[in-house]
Amino acid sequence: MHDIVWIRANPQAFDEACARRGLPPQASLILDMDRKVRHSRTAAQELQQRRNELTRLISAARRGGRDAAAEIAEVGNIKQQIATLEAIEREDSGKLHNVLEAIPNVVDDTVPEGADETDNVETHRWGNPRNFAFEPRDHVDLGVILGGMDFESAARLSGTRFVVLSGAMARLERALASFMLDVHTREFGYVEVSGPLLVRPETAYGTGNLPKFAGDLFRTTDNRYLIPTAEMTLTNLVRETILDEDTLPLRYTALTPCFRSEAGAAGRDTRGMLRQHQFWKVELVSVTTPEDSPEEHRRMASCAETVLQRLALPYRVVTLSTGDIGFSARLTWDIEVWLPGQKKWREISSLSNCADFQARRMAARCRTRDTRKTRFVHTLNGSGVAVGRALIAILENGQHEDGSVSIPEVLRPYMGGMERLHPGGAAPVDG
RNA sequence: GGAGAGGUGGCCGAGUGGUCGAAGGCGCUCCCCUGCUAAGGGAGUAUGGGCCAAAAUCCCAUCGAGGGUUCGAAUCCCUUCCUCUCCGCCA
Repeated sequence: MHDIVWIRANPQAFDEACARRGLPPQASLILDMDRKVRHSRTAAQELQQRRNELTRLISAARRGGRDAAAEIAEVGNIKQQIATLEAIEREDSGKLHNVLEAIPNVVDDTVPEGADETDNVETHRWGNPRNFAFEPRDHVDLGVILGGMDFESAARLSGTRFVVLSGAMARLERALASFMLDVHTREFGYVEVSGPLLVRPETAYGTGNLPKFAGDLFRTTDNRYLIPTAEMTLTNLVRETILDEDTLPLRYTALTPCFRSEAGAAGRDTRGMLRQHQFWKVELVSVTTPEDSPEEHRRMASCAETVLQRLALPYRVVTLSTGDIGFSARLTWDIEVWLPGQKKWREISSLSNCADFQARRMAARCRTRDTRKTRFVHTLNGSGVAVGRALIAILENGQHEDGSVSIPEVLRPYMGGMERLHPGGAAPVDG
């Protein structure tokens, strides 16, 4: 949500920001609407003032035993006018609101211009993709060899874009999640949260998923939404609150399933468990002051990178271009892990600074002790990281010619000491 | 699912039609006194918006939300959301 006061003061800057998002200039249109709203609002308020005066006169007259017929008649008139003006104001401000809430966040100066993901700019890499002496398999083939990865059963149960993991494969998924949570809570100070997976429409609105992207979400019959990411739950923890700045930053992490309809993704990544309707993810959310959010963003990125480094998974970090960055984000870095089976870098974490964009939608504010003035907080979110995709990466990067897979050392304590997944050995689990 | 109770400022808690944006208490901030591991006195302490070049000791709105009755509503009526209690059901 954009700040109308800021647009009033900086209409040309607003149009430039829209242009970077590929949107037509609309500041003058918006300001026209804004003027209309304020015109009827001011007029209505002046009448309300008069009405309040008359009410006081009537009250005094009653007490004094005097007649107040004239005042009562005037109020009757004014009431009608107020109702009319308020109806106009409501309609106009509704229209203005509809326009404002559909405009994406202003992007940061460092966001590269671009039409789509091919224009994202790589900033750095870590690790080196392995040189395989054999043709590396993808995770689907490895799943067949190892066992414990069953797309047929999942299709029978639920349809496409689901998977059933079992045995050591299921345990590996859980090990990954536990490992990530332990890193973020013990080493980086994130507070672990276990919260609802079903949320109200207002909550989805707060993070910017509604109303524009309703099609990406699963809605329940009682008009709730399955969360597409724990960002929704964690970020909204501060909705409609005024936080003392001394308590910032707030850092939350959660392991949750994520549900995505993948509308519009038909035909994309149909093979394997790369793009599912349901997957596990460890999410990181920070709430900070405007001053601190850029540094918090870097910190959050290093938290996510640490996970991949400990898992010895090669990755690169890219800055999303104006054509690829999400609706609510001001600046997004994606971490892309190397998948030997695809010979591609694939997103495994997305780290966004949303600045005050979500905070406005949620009415999440903060205040310093001295100034007493409120302002909107900055919210940041990032995957720390996607568990399903991490599982894929481990299988593909850790594979051997016979199809067995080395388990990263940091996960072995979570796997009962198991060092390798052996062909046919993934199910049933041992240890 | 059935029956009942309730939602007031950071917190507690008054207030059942008329200077109520809201008594009182707690907490917090500042000042004074005292003087030391206590206490006392005073002042201040909601949010959003409008107007304005800007601001205000100017104006409007807000007592869960929305609508209604009334000259006037925190107070009455309706709807809705939420919380709590009991019963039922249940991981």
